[in-house]
Amino acid sequence: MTQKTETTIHDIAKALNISASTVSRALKDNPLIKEATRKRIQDAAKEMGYRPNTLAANFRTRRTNTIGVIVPLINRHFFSSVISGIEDIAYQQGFAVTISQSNDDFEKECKIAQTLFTNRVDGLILSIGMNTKNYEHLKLFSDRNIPLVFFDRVVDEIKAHKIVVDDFGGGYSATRHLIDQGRKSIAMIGGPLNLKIYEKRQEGYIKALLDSGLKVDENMILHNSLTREDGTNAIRKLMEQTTQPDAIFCANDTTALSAIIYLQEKNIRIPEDIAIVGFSNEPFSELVTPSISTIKQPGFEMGQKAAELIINQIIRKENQVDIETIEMPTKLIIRNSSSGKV
Amino acid sequence: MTQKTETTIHDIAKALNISASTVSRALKDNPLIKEATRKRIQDAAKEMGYRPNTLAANFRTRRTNTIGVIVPLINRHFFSSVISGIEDIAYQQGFAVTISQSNDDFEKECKIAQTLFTNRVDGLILSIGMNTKNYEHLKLFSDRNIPLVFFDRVVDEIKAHKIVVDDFGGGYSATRHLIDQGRKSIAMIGGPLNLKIYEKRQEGYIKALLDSGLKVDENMILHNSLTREDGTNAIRKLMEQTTQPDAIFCANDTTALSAIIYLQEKNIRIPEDIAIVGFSNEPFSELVTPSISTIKQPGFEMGQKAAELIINQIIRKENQVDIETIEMPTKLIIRNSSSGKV
DNA sequence: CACAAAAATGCAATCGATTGCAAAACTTCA
DNA sequence: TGAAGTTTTGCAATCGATTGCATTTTTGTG
Repeated sequence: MTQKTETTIHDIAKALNISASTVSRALKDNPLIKEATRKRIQDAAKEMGYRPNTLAANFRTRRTNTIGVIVPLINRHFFSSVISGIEDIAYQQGFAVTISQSNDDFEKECKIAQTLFTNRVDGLILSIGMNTKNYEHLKLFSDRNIPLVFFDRVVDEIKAHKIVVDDFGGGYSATRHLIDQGRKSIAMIGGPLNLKIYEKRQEGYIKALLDSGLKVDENMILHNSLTREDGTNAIRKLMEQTTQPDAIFCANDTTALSAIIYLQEKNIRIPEDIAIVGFSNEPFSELVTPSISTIKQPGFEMGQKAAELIINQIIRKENQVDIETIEMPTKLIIRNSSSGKV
Repeated sequence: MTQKTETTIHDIAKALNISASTVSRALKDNPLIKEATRKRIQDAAKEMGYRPNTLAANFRTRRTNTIGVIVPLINRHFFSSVISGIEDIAYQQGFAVTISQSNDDFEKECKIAQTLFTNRVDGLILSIGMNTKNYEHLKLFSDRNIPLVFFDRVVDEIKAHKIVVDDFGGGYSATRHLIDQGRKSIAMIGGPLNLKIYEKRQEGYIKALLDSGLKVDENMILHNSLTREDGTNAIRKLMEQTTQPDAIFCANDTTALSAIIYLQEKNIRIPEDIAIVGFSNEPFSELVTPSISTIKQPGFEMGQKAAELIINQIIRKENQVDIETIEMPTKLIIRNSSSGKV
C-alpha cells in the first residue's frame, strides 16, 4: 500500500510549509531549531510515517554506521563469543555489524576485505587467518585511515589497535601447572608460528620449562594447524618417538581432545600417565571425560573492547590516535586431564 | 595519500574525453558500449585506481546487496552453522550478510528488525525468538514485499518461504528408538509450544507413543525454555514424581546434558535405568560420557538453501513467488545415552 | 522605537552513479 | 550518394539527505 510513497523530508517540509533543511535538522535534534518547530516536525514525521532513507544519508555523509568483522570461523565458540561482544556494544551505539568468515583461506580473506571496503564499512575488526602472511589487503584500510582493530590473531606490521590475550602468560601457567604436578617431560602441540598468539604461547611454555631448570627438547615441540586431525597426527608422532612425554601442552582444546581420544584408545591413562592442558576453554572441554584443563580467554569482553575502540575511532575520527595493545588476562582452569584431585 | 581524490566515473570520463554515462555503462559491461571503448575505459579505470562508490550506487538503485540475518544466538552451533551456510552462498553471489542476535529477547528482535529495515537490507532471513508471539515488526518487510525467509523457528502467519527440518519425524524417530529399546514410560522435556518446531517435535513424540500402544501421560511432558538450568529443573521435577520415567526425549541437547549430569550425580545409570535422546547434534553431544543420542539437523545446508531462496527473490523481484516450505530431513544418531550396544 | 545581537530558518549546491530518451556516428544497400 | 536502419554515445534529471552560508525573524537594550 505505502508502495510508491515513502515519505521524504521534502514531503514533510511541504506539508508544514517550511524548508527541507529545517526538517532535516529538526529530525536530528539539531539545537539550531526552535523547540516548538522541532516538535511540530517530529510529530508530523511520525504521523506521516516518515522513515529516514539511510542510503541517502550514508551517501551524503560517506558513512555507513556499519562495522565489518572478519573471523576465521564463525562457529568456533571463542570467535562467536567475540562476535557477541562486538555486536552487543555496536548495537547499543547504533552500528550494524557485518560478519564474514575467511575459513582460514587467504584468498577469501582478501576478497572479503575488498568487499567490505567497497561497501564502505566505517571500521574493520578482524582476526587474521592461519595462513595470512601478507597484509596488502589491509593496506586498503590503513592507507585511508579507516579504523582497524585486530583481535587475537594480530598483525604487528600494521599500525592499529590490538586486543590480545596474555598468551605468553597462558602458555607459562599451563606449563608451570604441569611442572607443579611433577611432570618432567612436557611436550607441546603448537600452532603455526607466523601467528603471534602461537609464538607467545610457545614462548610461555619454554620460559616455564627453563625457569624450572627443565630442558627444551625440540623433538617435543610440534607445529600444525590445530585441527582435530592435526592433533591426532601430532599425538601419534609424539608417542612413536623413543622418549615419550609425561605431559602435553596443546595450543588449543581441539588438539587436546584429539590427544585424549587417541591416548584413551591406546589405554594410556590421563592424567596418571600423561597429563594434558589445552587452550581456549571451548564449551566441550568441561564436558568430556576426563574434562580438559585449559586456559580461559575472555572472548565476549574482547569483542566488547574491540567494538568500543573502533567506535571511538570512528566517532572521534582522530587521525592520530595512540595505538594501544590491550592485553586481556587469561586464566588457568584446572580439570581432570591434568590433575587427579579436582 | 589518495586521501582526497577517490576517483569517480566523472574523472575517468574527463580523462578520456567521453561522458560519465558511457563510463558507467562500460564498467558494468553493458552491451550497448562498443568493445573497444569498454576496454579503453576499463583500462583507464584500473590505471586510475577507480573504486566504485557503493554508497552512491546503492542510493541510486535502492539496493544494498545486503542480506540481514537475525538469529536467537550466534554461538549456538546449529545457528552458527546456518549462518555459515548463508554466508557461503551470499558471498558467492556478491551479497554481504549482516548478522544480529536477538538473545531470544522480543524487544531486541523488534529493534533489530527496525534497524535492518531502515538500513534497507534487500532481504531478511530469520529464526524468531522463543518469546515472539507478535509479528508486527515483520510486517515492515512483508508489507513492502521485501523478501523474507524463515528458518527453523518459522511463523505460519506470515507469507514467506520457510525452511524447516522434519521436526515431527525427528521427534517420532527419537521416541520410536526409545520404544524399540523396550522403554515403556517415556517422558519429554519440550520447548515452548508457540514455536512450531517444538510443537512438531512433541507431536512426533506423541504419535510414536500412540502408534506403539503406549499411553500419553500429561505429567510426563514438561515445557520450558530449554536452557541448562531449565533442563536441570525439569529432570528434578520428573524424578520427584511418583512414577518415574525409564526414558526421556529432550527437545534439545542442552537439556539432555542437564539430565545426564543430574542423573549421574544421583547415581542413576544411563542408559540402563534411564535412556536419553536429545535434539540438534551439538558438537558436545558426541564428546560427553555417555555420548548423547540425538537428532541431526543439516544446519549448513539450511543456511545455503535460505540464502538461495532469498537471493532468487531479490534478483527476480517476482512479486508473486510461490511460497514454499522446504523441509529438510533429520537423522537419528544413536549413541551411548540410549543404547548400550553401540 | 530603533538597532545591534542572537536565534531560527531557508537556499542551493552537493555527494556519485544510474538511466530514459535524444542525438550522433556509423552501416547498409538501393 | 543518400535515406533508412543500427549501433554508440551523451544529456540531463534523479535518488534524499546534509550543510555552509545567506537571510529572515526574534530578542534585548538603551
